[in-house]
Amino acid sequence: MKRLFLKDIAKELNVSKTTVSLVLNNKGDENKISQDTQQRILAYAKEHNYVPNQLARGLSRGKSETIGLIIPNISDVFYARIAGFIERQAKGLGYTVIFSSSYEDPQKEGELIKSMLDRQVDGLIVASTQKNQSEIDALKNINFPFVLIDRHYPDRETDYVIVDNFEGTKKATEHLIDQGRNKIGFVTLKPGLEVMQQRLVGYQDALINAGIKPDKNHVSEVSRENFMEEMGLEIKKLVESSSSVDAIVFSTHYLAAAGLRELKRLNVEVPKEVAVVSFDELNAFDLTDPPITSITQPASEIGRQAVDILMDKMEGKTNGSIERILETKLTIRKSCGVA
Amino acid sequence: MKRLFLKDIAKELNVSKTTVSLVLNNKGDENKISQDTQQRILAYAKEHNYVPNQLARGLSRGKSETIGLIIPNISDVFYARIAGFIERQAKGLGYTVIFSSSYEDPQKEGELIKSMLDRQVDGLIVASTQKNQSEIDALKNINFPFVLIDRHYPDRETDYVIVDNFEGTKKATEHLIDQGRNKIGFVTLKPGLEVMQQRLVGYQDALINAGIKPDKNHVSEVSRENFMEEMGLEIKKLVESSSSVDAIVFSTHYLAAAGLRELKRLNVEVPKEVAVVSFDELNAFDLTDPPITSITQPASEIGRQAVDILMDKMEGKTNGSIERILETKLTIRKSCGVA
DNA sequence: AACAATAACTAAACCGATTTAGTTATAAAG
DNA sequence: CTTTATAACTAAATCGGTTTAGTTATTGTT
Repeated sequence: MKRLFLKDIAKELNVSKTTVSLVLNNKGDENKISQDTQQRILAYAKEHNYVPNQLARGLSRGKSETIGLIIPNISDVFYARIAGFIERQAKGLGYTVIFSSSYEDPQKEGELIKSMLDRQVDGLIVASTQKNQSEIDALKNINFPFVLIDRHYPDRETDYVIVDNFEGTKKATEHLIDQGRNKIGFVTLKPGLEVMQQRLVGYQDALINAGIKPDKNHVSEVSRENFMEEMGLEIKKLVESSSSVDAIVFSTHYLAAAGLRELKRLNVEVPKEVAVVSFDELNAFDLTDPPITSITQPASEIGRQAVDILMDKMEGKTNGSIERILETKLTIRKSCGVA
Repeated sequence: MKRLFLKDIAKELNVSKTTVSLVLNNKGDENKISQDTQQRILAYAKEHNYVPNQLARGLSRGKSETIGLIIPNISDVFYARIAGFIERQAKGLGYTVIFSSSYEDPQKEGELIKSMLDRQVDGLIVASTQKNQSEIDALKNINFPFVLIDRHYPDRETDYVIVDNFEGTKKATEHLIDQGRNKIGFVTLKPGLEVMQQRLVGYQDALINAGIKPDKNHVSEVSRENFMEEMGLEIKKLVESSSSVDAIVFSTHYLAAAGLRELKRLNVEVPKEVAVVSFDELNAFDLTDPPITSITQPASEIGRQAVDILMDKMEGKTNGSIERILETKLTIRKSCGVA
């Protein structure tokens, strides 16, 4: 299995490297290379399973046919799913995906963006920490193709595919209100992500529209690093205070799972005493006790559209920005109180 | 943000490209370059955030500092978790990870292995379909560094990190027997993966050791492509036949989730009528109704050890094969019938 | 016969870095 | 004074492919 090089083919067939390269890159006709020579080259390359060194190709052409994907954490169900769809779509178009997890660290994310550029990726798909405005600006300044997913920079004109977080929690909260709930709590992450803010505002908007005054004590914030430890205290506050809640909307699936664990620990009956809704879901949310109502995101659409937009961007087929805001879907299960 | 090249530094500082390259690669001292010149170069490179073109580096050095990861499906919780640990461990050692999903297709896997080699990855970590013996042999023949995870080729001497599937299901089945279950079913995938076979044999061994004759009618096989559709019929057979089961061991987490959905649909009470154990688990198995007893695998250890072994392999620090068989852990929850 | 066009290739530069094989000035030793 | 060693660099080849800029033989036209 000695490595076969393009120059070896040239030598074997008594033609130049150039001729072999042109033929293998479908440029034989336009360069007037005879059909006989083309056929000999193609046959030899096929028979010997020749495949070019992609590093050399990338260096030579200035394109690596690689896409960089930067997400918060590949182990997170939601991002793993998106990554899978992105991989599939990109692969179908001849691109390989290099992935990296930022762990929501803006500095790390900045380094990852640089590292991807050093590897000459042809484009980037980023679910950003939203704290790298200057990195994003730098990418824009050099017209480097990228698409944001899940989170975008509202003050910047960029390509992105996100979901309507505001409408998502708004609809869910409306649903809870329709079910007769009027003391609705909201558990979210400490400020930092615009996405979480949108989810909060959507929840608040539904309350206001229903004539319910948003109560500061019904909104709990936990830190991403210690949400498990902090969840106990927050749930206790929400369900045991003088103004205790009769429903809770969680801004992420992992907060919902942690919250449900605490509710069970406190022997709070769900949904009888407190209804529960989760933004996004884990694989087995239909099997939990009770099955959890979720605001689900179209991971496959996000992934597919991000790749398609990026391809157009890389081929210079678009000018201006493409902004896609997809709808979430409220998947009703027992946790919100429906029969 | 014009791209800065090594030759630009050389020109600015009036030294040769060679000098710059040697200094930036910590070879200044051994090549007797003066401290003054070294300092000027390091300062300039740092001040201008110079980073080398990794494609050129890889081509030149014959090392790309990239690891290829081939797994069945990045969207699967178990593999996403392993991928996350692999990424973290590899990154800490200066390596970038390129991932690809084989979707259990041996032909696709063979192509992915080739594709990874074309990209000059320095090593491979593969959770193999187990049907590419010749590709594995070819890798061995050229002394290409790779580590198998999750599945290995029993007839071949390779480096691998796997769990003890046999002991996993054996212990779980023993536990069910200790709980008084004696008609224990087993739901698995149609033959193809040695891993599934080991899980089946472990289950059977526990039965035999307890003086229970394995009953062919208690073993159900579903296809990977259509397990959801097939699960209904198989569960019905297991719980409604004249020799119905009082427990079921599922050979994967997704089969367990699908099986539990069917048991619920048939109004079978778990664990009262039929106990349930799953090999591996989904994130919310502690919240399901009932919480599911699982044979869990140490994803972080698998990922970490695979990377460490691969590093040693790439650095030529080992000869012969390193075979690691890690223990599973039985996580008892309500589904197996414990109070 | 001379000139122009074209088929069918080719050599060499290029990509950006690293490695190999020198070169040169200076100092020390014989 | 001559020879040797060494500090401190350098030019060019190399990596494997692609692109640029030719070269040459043949044919057709004037």
